[in-house]
Parts: sequence; structure tokens; C-alpha cells
Amino acid sequence: MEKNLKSRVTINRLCYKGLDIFSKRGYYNTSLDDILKELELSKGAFYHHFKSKEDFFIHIVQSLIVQKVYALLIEPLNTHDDPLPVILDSIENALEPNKGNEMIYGFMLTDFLTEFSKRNHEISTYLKDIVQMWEVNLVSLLKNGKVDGYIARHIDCEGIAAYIIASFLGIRTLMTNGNAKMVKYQYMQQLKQYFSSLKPQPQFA
Amino acid sequence: MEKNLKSRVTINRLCYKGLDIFSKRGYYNTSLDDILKELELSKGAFYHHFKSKEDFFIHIVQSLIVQKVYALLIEPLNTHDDPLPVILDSIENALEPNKGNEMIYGFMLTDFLTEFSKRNHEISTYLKDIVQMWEVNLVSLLKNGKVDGYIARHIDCEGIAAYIIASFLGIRTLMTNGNAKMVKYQYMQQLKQYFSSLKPQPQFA
DNA sequence: CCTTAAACCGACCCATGGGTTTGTTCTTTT
DNA sequence: AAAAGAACAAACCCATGGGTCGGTTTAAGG
Repeated sequence: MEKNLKSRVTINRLCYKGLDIFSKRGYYNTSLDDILKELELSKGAFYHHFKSKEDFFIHIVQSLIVQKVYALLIEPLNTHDDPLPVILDSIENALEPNKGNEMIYGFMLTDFLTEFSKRNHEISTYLKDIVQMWEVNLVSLLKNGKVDGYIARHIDCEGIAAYIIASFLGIRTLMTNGNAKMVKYQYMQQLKQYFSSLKPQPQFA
Repeated sequence: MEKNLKSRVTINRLCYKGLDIFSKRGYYNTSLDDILKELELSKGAFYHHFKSKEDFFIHIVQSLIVQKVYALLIEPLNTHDDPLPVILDSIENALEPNKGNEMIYGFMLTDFLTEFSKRNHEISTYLKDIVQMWEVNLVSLLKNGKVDGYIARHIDCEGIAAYIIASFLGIRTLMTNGNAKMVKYQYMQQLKQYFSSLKPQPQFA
């Protein structure tokens, strides 16, 4: 195989498998050997492509995770329709179990955020940036929605965004039991309920 | 000092300092020596009182953490008033920075839940039990509130509880930035907004 | 070809940290 | 007061895991 190509293939295999295992077992609870064994690669191979485990994970964050969050939670917001159903759909979709191999619900931003918040400031920053990117886009969409009359004028759009994000991050923690499906259903119902209170109230004048 | 008393004093010092440091730096990121050094105790002292680090933490959970959650989030629910303001108050209070020494916001249930969910099933169970205890009490209070006409009849009380818990757990993650105070304010505002949608709608008949 | 360097292997190094063991100092007990 | 055991000190053991290093294979270029 061509050298350059082979290199990229190996890097890709490492990143995908790394994200897979990291998101299942956690970053600090996963050794490099855990990943390398499954890929039948050696330490030498790894350290030829990455300068450290941390460097490796940052690479994963900035390629795979950013991309995933963007596709699931941000790109769908690029619309001029009523914001609330659009947000509901994107969240519903993001909490769906992966169609593919495993039952990883939604994605792993929450877990990583918590795991790194006390242990690695740099990685924390990258992760928080992703959340903030989501927040910015939520706020923007909501403000447009307010202009278009989909959302009551007295509502604080930044507050809504923070609340949506908080509940989304939190629901991941609750879904780690066996009752994930039920919890998700309850969550979506209440999110709808909350959203209903954000609409402009019908005028009786 | 009397032997028995001295023993209890040491155990208490270990547990309080342990919870303090664990909640700041995380369980797996804290070595026993980190704790023992601050207390000027030795490994021998520790392993005289506890059979392992895990055993130590379980002891902390079942004494200190349970007690803290109970005092902050469960005991206040023991009322027959309108549930919604009561819940609001208890959460507001639980997110308040500790009056005492440090700026630990609210408490650390979320962090520990996430940290152990993938690494220690037994401890996870104990922590989830605490959350469930909270949930049960929330549901109970909400159902009473429904009977008393404080909450609209068509609302799912289990859903409300799950949603409250999710958002509470999630807000902790967002509050780890510098803007904790602002985030908390936004969160409380939106929680109020959400709660307003749970009240029985005024009848125009 | 034959050199060169990228890609990779695997043994090794070493700091960390949970846990053990041996020994010492007290208090309690008889 | 002497034996016994609790409370602790501190040196030690050892598995784990990130990172290094010398060597080997393989593809690219002259």
C-alpha cells in the first residue's frame, strides 16, 4: 500500500477505535494497550503517529467528536422554521441509540466533560468549546425564532439555551441504567411541555 | 484519649477530608497519600480502619453524601404546600456555594455518578440509590400536589421528576466554568418558567 | 538494485499508587 | 505491672500503564 495512505488508514483506525473504547470505558480507565491489542498494533506504531495519549485524544476530539456534535446537534439548527420543533427533533435524534454496532446512547460529551474537568484543563477547554458552539447556535436560532414570532418576547434566549443544554447533559447520566428508553421518553415529553411555555400566549384582547 | 473515641475521631477526619478532596479532584485522581499527607496520617492508620480505598469511599457515600443529599434535597420536600416553590427553593439552596471553606457549588453527586458509572458497578449502585431516593420523594410530593390542585391533572409526575433531576445533574457540568453564578441564575429562571407550565390552566368557562 | 526513511515491532524503563508487613507506642484489662 | 490488643508509623511489594529505544520490515526514489 502507498506509504502516505497507509499512514492515514492507521491513524483513522486508531482514532475510531480509540473513541469507541474511550466512550465506553472512559479515557483514564482505558490503557493504550487496550486499544492497540484490538487493532493488533504496537506501542511503536502508536507513538510514531501521536506524541502522547493526550495528543491522541485531542486529535479525536477535534476531528471525530466535533464532527459528530456538529452533524447531530448544530447542522440541523440551520433553518428558519419554528425553532422549538427543530431543536426537539435534533435532541431526540442525538439521544437515539447508534444504529450501528453498540447501544451507545446519544454521544459522550457529558462523560468526557466530567472526566476531564478535574484532570486536564486543556482537553476540558476543547470540550467546552464544543458545548459553547452548540450554545451559540441555539441562541442564534432562538433569537431568530423570537423575531419571527415563534417565541414569546419576554423570554431570555440565553437562558433557554443553557437550560436545554443542562437537561441534555444531565439526561445522559440518568440513561445509564436499564431504563434508558423510558427515561428518554419522559425527558422528551417534559422538554415539549417546557417548550410549550415558551410560545407566545394567545391574546384575549 | 479513650481508644474508642480516638478511633472514631480518626475515621471522621479521614472521611471528611476524603470527601473534600475526592469532590475537588475526583476519586481516581486522588491517591490515598494525598489525603493522608494533609491529615499527617500513615498508610498503616488508614488500613487499620478501612479495608480498601473502595470500602473507604462507600463509607463516605453512605454516611456523608447520603446525609448531605437528604438534608439539602429531600428533607425540604416534607411538606403539604405547593410543591413547585418548595422544589425550587431546595434546588436553589443546593446550588448555593458552600458557606464554609471552599467554593464547591451544590454537591458532587453528578461528578461521582459519571466517574463511577464505567468503573465501579457497586459504588454506582449506591450513588444511583441516592438519586432514586430523591426521585421517589419528588414524585410523591408532586402527586400530592396534583391532588391538592397545584399541578395540572394531565401532567406525568414521574416525567417531571426525571426532568428536574436531569437538568439539575446537567447544570453542575455547566457551572464548572467561571460563570457559575450567571448559569445558575439562568437555570433557576428557566426552571421557574417550566414549572409555570405545570400549573393548572385558568378556566375560561 | 540499493539506499533511505517511513511504518511498525516489542522489550524495556520508571513513576504512580493501592495494598502489605513489620515494628512501635499507647490504652485497656486482668 | 504485665499481657494484650488497638492505633498508628514507615518501609516495602508489585501491578499498571505511559512513554522510550534499538531494531526490523516495507515502500519510495535515484
